[in-house]
Amino acid sequence: MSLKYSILGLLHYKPMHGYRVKEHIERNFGHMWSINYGQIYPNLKKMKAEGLISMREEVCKGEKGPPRKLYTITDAGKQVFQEWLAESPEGSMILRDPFLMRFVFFGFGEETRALEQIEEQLGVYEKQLARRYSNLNRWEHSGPYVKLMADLGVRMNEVFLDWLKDAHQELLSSSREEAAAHAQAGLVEHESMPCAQEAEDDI
Amino acid sequence: MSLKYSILGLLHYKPMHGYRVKEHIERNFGHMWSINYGQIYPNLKKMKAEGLISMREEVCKGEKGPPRKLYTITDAGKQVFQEWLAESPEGSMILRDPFLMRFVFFGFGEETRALEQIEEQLGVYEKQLARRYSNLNRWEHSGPYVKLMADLGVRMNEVFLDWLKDAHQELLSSSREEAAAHAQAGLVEHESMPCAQEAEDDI
DNA sequence: CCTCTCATGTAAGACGTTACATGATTCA
DNA sequence: TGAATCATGTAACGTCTTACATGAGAGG
Repeated sequence: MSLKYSILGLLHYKPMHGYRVKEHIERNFGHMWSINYGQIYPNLKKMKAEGLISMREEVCKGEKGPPRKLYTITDAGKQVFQEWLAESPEGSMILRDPFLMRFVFFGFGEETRALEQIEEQLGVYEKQLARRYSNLNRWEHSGPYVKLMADLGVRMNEVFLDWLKDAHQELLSSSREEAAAHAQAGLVEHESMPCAQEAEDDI
Repeated sequence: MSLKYSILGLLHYKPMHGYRVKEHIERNFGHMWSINYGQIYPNLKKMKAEGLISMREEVCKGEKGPPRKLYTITDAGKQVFQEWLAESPEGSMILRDPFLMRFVFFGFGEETRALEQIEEQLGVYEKQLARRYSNLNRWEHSGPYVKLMADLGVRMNEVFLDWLKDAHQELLSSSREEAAAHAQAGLVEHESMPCAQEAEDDI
C-alpha cells in the first residue's frame, strides 16, 4: 500500500484535501501513477482512524464549491512515514505498458500495423517529452531529489524515443531485405506433439 | 486484462501448461511483470470456457511429476488475439518502483540513508544489466521484435544506472556545499493557515 | 437555465497477491 | 526418509477501476 505513504509524503509540504491530492499526483507523477477518488477518500478515512492524519472541515466563503476537508499530518504520521522512508525498498521496477505488451508479439501480426503503432507512440512521447522538460524547469530550484526525479523522467523519455526511431528504422530495412530475397517465412506450425514440449525451451 | 493476451501470445509459439506459462513470463519479462498461479489457473479455465484455448490432459511416463494440462490456442483464440494486437494501445507507460517512490520524498529524510539506498540500487541494477545483456545475446536471432525488446531493456537499464551515479555524485557535492556554508535549512514549518491553501500550488 | 469546475463520497466488480493444500517423482 | 522440484489448484484478502450520486458556485 504505497498510496498511504505518498499521501503522508505530500502532506509534509502542506495540508491538503482529497481532491488536491489527486490533482497533485496526476500533475507530478501522472506518467507513472494514476489514482482515483475510489482510492483516495477511503484511504484518508482509514488514515485518520489510524491517527496518521487529522481533519478539519473548512467552509471558506471566498472560494467556490462545497466545504473541503483539510487533512494535516500528525506526529504519529510523520514517524510512520520516516520508518517507511528509511526501509530498503523490496522488489524492483515494474514497467507496464500496453504498447510494449503488444510489441513483443508483433511478429505474429502485420508489420504495417506495427509500424503505425510505433509512429503513434513517437507522437505521444514527443509531446510528453515537452511536458517533462517544462517540469524540469519548474522544479529547477525545488531541492535536489525532486529535480533529479524530473531529470530521470526526461532521460527515460529520451531513450524511449531514440529506441522507437531505431526500431522503426530497423523494421523498414529488414522488411526491404526480406522482400528482396523473396524469403517470406510464415509462422512455424506447431503440430500436436504429444510429449515433446521440452524439445526447445526458448521462444 | 492483459494476462489473457499474453497467454494467447505465448501459445502462438507452442502449446503450454500453466506452470510453463509462469516460468516463461518470469524468465522473459520478470523485470516488468510478475504473475502468480492464483491468476494463471483461473484465467486458463476461463479462456477454455470461452473457447479461446483447448486443453488436453497428458500423463507422460518419461517425465517426472503429475499429469499436466496442455493448452493449445484455437482459431477463435487466434482471431481474438489478432484483434487485440491491431488495436491502438490505450493509456501510456506506468512505471512503479518502490525505490523511486521513496526517492521523491528523500528531502524529508536523512541524506546518508538516501545515499545508502542509491548504492543498493546500483548493485541491483548492475546485476540486472548483466542478465539483460545475456538475454540480448540469447535472442540475437529471434526475430526483430523480441530482439528490439531486449535492446530496450538494456538501454533503459543503462540510463537508470547512469542516473543513479549522477544522483549520488550530485548529492555528495551539494551536501559539501551546504556544510561549507553552514546554511542547513530545516523543514519549512506549516502553521494552521486557515484558508490560505491556494497561496502556492507548486511543491 | 445549463454547463463546467470544484469537491466528497460509495458500491460493484475486476484484478492481483499471499498463503495454503495436494500429490507425484527425483535425488541425496 | 526427507527435501526439492514439478504441477495444479483454491480461498481470503487487498488493491484498483469504473460508474454513479450528490451538491455548491461560477460563467455563459
